[in-house]
Parts: sequence; C-alpha cells; structure tokens
Amino acid sequence: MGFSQRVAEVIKQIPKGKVTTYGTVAALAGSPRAALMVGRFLARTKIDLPWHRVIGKGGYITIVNPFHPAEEQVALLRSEGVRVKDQKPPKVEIGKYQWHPSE
DNA sequence: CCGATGACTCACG
DNA sequence: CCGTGAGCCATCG
Repeated sequence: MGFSQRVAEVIKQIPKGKVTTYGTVAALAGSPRAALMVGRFLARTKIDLPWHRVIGKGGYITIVNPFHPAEEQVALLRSEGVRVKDQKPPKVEIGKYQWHPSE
C-alpha cells in the first residue's frame, strides 16, 4: 500500500459535519509535508470519498477543480451543518469543526 | 523509463 | 500583503 491508499483510509474516517486539513491528512498518512500530494490524489481519484471535508489550513477552501469547484464544496459542507463564510476564498470556522482523529 | 507537476504549508524577505 | 523556494511522492506524458 502506498501513500495515496493511506490517504484514502484517513479521509474515510472523517465524520459528517467535521473537517480537517490537507496537512493533517498527510501527517496521519505518514508524511507531514506531503499536503500537496493529498490534494493531487483527491483531484484524480475516482474513489467515493468525503473529499469536501478536507480543506486548507486556516479553514480556507483554495480548491480549483473543474469537476468539483469551491462552490460545490461549500454547498456540501453547509448541507452537513458546517458554517462557511462567503469570502474569497471561502472560509470555514475550522476551530469549531476540526476533526480530532481517535486513532 | 524519467522528468515535470500539483485541491498544500511553512520559512524568509 | 505578496513572491519565492523547498519538501513530499504518485501519476502523467
């Protein structure tokens, strides 16, 4: 199993209504500085994952993906009860919704 | 096969 | 606030 497989496993564990950052996912997957790899993986994988619960540090949604634009991510998060400020870029109150991994 | 690339983050100026 | 460079590593062409 490689890095991306572990990334997928980590993301599957994020509960509805919670979010975490690329950096955190990378760290849990074993490479704290491979945040960019997490994004690259999510941009290409076809696996069904709660990708919208992964945001940038500080709560910013800096995603640029033609299939899943930032607007869609914001909509998905709001549908789960997460409040997102309509800024540019959109900002989640991450201090309040950040996921605390139990394993 | 091998170099370029990227939904990030941090340090520095 | 903005730009630059480095670190990470699976995938793409």
